Amino acid sequence: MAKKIFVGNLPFTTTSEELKEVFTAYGEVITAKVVTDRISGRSRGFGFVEMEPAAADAAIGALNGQDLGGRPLRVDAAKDRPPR
DNA sequence: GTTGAGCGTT
Repeated sequence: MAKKIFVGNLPFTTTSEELKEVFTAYGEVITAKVVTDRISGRSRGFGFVEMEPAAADAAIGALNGQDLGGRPLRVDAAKDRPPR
C-alpha cells in the first residue's frame, strides 16, 4: 500500500488531473483525487494523493509550503479516513 | 456569480 498525502489550500479551480500532474512530477502517483463538497457539489479546495513512500516524501518536501495559484500550498501526510 | 479551515468515496 502506498502513502497517502493530504493536499490543501489549493484554488477552487484545481481538479484531480491538475493534482496528479503536479505530484507525478515528483514520483509515481497511484491515485490523485480532489475532494468536492457532496452537499453542495462544489470543490472544497483540498484533495488527496497516494504515492510510494519515497515519492510521497519527495513530493511533500517539494510542494509543502510552495506557492500554487498565488497561495501557499499545504501538503502533509494524510490520515486514514478519520471519523468526523 | 460567491468562499478559505481542513482529512476523502467506492
